[in-house]
Amino acid sequence: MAGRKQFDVDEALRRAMHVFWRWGYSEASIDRLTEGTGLGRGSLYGTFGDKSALFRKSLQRYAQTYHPLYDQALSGPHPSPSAVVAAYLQVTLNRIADPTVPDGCLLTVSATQFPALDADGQAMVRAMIDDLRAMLEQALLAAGADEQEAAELALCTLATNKSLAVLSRAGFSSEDLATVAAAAARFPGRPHPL
Amino acid sequence: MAGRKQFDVDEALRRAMHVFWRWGYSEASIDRLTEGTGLGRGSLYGTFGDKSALFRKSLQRYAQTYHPLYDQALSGPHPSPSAVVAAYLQVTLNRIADPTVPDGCLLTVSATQFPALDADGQAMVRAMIDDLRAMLEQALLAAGADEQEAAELALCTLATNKSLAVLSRAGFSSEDLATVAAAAARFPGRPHPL
DNA sequence: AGATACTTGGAACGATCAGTCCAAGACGGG
DNA sequence: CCCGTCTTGGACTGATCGTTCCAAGTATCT
Repeated sequence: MAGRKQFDVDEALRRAMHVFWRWGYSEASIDRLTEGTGLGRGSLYGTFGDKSALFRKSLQRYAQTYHPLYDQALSGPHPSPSAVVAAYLQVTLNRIADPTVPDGCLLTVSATQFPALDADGQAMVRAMIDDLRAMLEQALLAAGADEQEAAELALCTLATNKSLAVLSRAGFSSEDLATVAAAAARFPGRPHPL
Repeated sequence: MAGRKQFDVDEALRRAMHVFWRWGYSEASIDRLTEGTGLGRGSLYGTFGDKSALFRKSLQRYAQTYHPLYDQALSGPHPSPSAVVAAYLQVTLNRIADPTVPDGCLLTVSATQFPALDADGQAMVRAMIDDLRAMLEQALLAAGADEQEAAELALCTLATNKSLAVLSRAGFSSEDLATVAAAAARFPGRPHPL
């Protein structure tokens, strides 16, 4: 019953992340977190600190899990900015289609709950969004977009990402989500080579 | 101190709506609602019923306030589908720029908190979003879009609307929001007459 | 084996939650 | 002027919130 840790810390964090993801910070009560992770209160607090700290570690865990996927999708040589956008949004669609994780996206859910977060939480959410934006911008530049185009397109792709999350939370079909993503990758821009 | 109602019911509802809008359903405690409206608990419950009922009435009040603005923006004769999209999103940008109302949009905040809402609340949020979608589709058809184009564009414009709300909540600048809106109105579609 | 360090589940705390209730008071009708 | 009706603010309830604490128990080290 005790002695050395009886659970996998990382797996527990993954489950806590899912609780925040599904319920949002406010509705992610300690009871839901203990139930979701299978840990007792003592173990939760002893391992992760208070709720705010656990939330921040869940955000970290989220980035650790999904940013590499975005990175990989963005890294491949892309024939056009449009291809970059399509690859990025495909990662989002895949995550949303994954039945083992909650709807939407932890960052979007957290962003809409900004007033409920403390200063540290807000700063971290904002930094993670900015990070994605910068990753997108770099990849778009590498795909041949000029500076202005890259900046605008990165912002719009991020916006589409957020909208997919909201629509998913509201129960829109995966067909609708795919339509939105496809349209976002079919922007006018300058006429691209192919 | 009592006798006949000492407050304006509609104004109180407007303020309650702002509390739900800013804080989201979960964080909109009865204390915050009484403070925000200036009403005592007795008056709040006596006039509007419990929290869930007050939330639904706030949603109604929201539609009552903003749907006419969307209606008006969509009604004018528009030279192209693109003009419809631009007019619609301008209403959203104007609302977000209004310093007297909270950031984002009540529907988007509520949609991301779906698991925290009861069945009635969820259904009402979903119905209001569907309503906006239908309004957009009608206006796009009237502006000369074919059926498929109208359906897709209505969905994408709705998506952009949601993304503007999320980005606004996350603290993005109004310039960034305007950029996203402008890009959404500059879609490829079929080459339009002008 | 004994001592120490650590983990664990649950009890307990004060604060806050949504919701109910009521005495006090103010209006309108007779 | 007086009675009945309605409104109001605040006290109150039971549940739940986040957090702390601890006795009981187990593994590791000497």
